[in-house]
Amino acid sequence: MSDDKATAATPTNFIKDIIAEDNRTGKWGGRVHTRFPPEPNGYLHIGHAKSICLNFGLAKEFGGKCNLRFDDTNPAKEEQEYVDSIRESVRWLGFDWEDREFYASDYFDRLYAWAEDLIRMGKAYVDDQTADEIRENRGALTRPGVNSPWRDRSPEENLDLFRRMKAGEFPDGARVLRAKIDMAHPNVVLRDPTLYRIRHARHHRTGDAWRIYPMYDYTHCLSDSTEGITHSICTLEFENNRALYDWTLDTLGVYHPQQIEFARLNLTYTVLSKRRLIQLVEEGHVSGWDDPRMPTIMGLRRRGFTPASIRSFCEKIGVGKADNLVEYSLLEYCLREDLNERAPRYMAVLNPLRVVIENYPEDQVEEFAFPNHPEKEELGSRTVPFSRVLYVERDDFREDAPSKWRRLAPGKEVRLRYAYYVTCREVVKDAAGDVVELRCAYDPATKGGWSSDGRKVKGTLHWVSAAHAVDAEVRLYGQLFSAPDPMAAPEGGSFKDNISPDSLETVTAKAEPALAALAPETPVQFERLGYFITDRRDHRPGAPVFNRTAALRDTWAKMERLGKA
RNA sequence: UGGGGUGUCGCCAAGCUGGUAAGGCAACGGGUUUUGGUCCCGUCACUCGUGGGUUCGAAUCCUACCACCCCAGCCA
Repeated sequence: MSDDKATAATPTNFIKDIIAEDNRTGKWGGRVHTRFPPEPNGYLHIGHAKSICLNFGLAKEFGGKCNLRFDDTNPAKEEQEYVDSIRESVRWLGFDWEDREFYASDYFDRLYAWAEDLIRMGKAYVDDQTADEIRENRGALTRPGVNSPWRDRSPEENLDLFRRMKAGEFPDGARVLRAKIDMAHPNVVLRDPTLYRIRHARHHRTGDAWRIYPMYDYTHCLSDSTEGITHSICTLEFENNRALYDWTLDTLGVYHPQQIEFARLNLTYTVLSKRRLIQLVEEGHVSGWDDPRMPTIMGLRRRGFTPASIRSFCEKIGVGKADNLVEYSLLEYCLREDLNERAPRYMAVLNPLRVVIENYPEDQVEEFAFPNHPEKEELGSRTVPFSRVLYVERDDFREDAPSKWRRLAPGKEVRLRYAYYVTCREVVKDAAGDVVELRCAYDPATKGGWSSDGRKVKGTLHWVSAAHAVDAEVRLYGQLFSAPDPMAAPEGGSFKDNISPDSLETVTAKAEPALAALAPETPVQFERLGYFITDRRDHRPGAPVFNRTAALRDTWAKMERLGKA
C-alpha cells in the first residue's frame, strides 16, 4: 500500500529529462553524480531542502551518488557551528552522503596549482588596482569595461607576484588574481573576473595556512570537476556564471560537468533570505535558529514537521525555471497527510470550562481504554480516567446555539468521546454573568459512547477529568510574518513591519494524564484541535510542553465566517 | 540603449518531435463518520502573456511586441 504510494506517480521535471536523455546517449557512461554544496555561513532552511531533495533524490532515483560538499572559500563568514548544523539537517531529512563529505578547502593546494597553470598560459594576471578602480573599470551593463593597466604583465611577473600574495607579503585588498577574458564582454561575469583575493583571516578548517582564498566561480567548477560530478545543479541566479564555469574548465582542459539551474523556492508568509534570517536571530525577534517560527530545517523540526512531510512537499512543488511563490497551505497539507496516518490522538482542553455530572457518583472513577488512533490499531491504546467533574473546551458550549450547532447548549445532549452521552441541565454564572460551570446529567446506558436505544447525538466532545488532569504548556505558533510576501513591505515601511507581533500565544491546557509521560519530540494530534509536538528542548516528564504544528481543518469556523451557521 | 532567463486555472505544475489543455494545493457542493478530522464522490482553463503569420489543425512552429526576474562583490 505505502509502496504503491511511494512508487506511483513521482512527478517528472526538466532535470530528470536531461539526465534520462544523457543516460540514453551515454554522455556520462550511465553515471549520475550530484552534490549538495552549501556555504557554512548559516542554518539550512526549507529552500535548501528543495535542493537537497533534488540532488539526493535524483542520485537515488537514477542509481547514482550525491556528495555533501561545503563551499568554504570565504573564511570571514564561515563557522564550524554551521557545518555541524548542516550535517545534522541533511541527515535529519533522511539523506546519506556516506563517506563523501568534502570541503572546497580540501582542494586549496590543487586549486592554487591550477591558478599557476592559468598564469603560465597567459590566461590570468595579477591586478594591482584597488577594488574601487576595478569596479569603475568593469564598465556598466550597457557600457564596456576598460583593460587594467596591469593586464599585460608577463607570466613570469604574474607568477612572482601571485607567489608573493600566497606568501602573505601583501595586505588585504592590495592585489587580486584575475582571469584574462574580455573586458568588453556583454556578459559582465566574463569581464576579467577575480579568481583569488588576499585575506589574512583564520579559516575554520585550514587555520592560518592560507592568505589568499579562491573565489566561488573559480572554486565551484573545479570542485565539481575534481569530484567527477555529472550534473551540477544550482539556482537560477547562477545562470550568468555558467559561462565562467565553462570557460575555467575548458581553458584548463579538465573534466567538465554540466551546470543546470532551477528556480529557488519562495513560500508565502516566509522569509528565506539568509541575510534576513540572520537579522531575525541577531535582533531577537526569535529565540534562535531553531525557533519554531523559523523556516530553518531545525525550526521546522521543532515546530513539528516531519522529514517525510518536507520531502513530500519538495516532491509536490516540482522543479522549474519560472519564479514562484508557493502557498504555505501546501506545506501544511503535506504535514497533515503524513501525521494523519501515524500521530496518536489524545485529549487536551486548551480553554477549560468546568462540567459537573450531577448524577455521577462522587467518588467514582472509571478507566476507559481509548484507541490511540481511530483506524490504526497498531498504534495501541491507553487508559483515560473519567469522573464526576470534567473540563470541556469553553468554545464547545454556546448558550444561544445557532441552528446547526452540534455541541453543548442548554438542554442539549452530546457525546463525551468514548465515554457517555451527557445533557446540559443548568448553566452556572458568576456575578459578572460569565459562565463558570455546567451542570449535566449522564446516561449510564451509553457507556463507551453508544446508545442502546438507537438514539443519536450530533456532537462529540473531547474532555478531561478535572481531578486527573495535568497542566500542559501549549505554544500556539502562527506565521512569523503577517503578509503573504514578507518582503513586499507596506508603503513607506520595511521588512520588519511585516513581522507579526502575535505569532506566538502560550496557554496552559488541561491534559489527560498520559500526555505527561511522552518523550521529547513526539508528534500527537489533540482531538479536533490540531497537530502538536512535544518540545525537544523544554519538554520534561510531568511538565509537558507542546508546540502546535498545524491546525486541523475547521469547517464550523468556516461556516461561521461565511455566515452560514 | 547590453547580456542571460521566464511567462499554461487563485498557488505550484505536466504538456512544447503540431491533432484539439494531466495532476496536486486552495476553493465550492454532496455522502460516510464516536474528531464539524479522516475518507469517498462531484464542480473548478472552449483556453495556454499579447498581436500577427504558417497549417486541414498550434499552448506546442515562425514573427513582432509586452511583462517580470538575474548580472556591474576582492559574497556564494
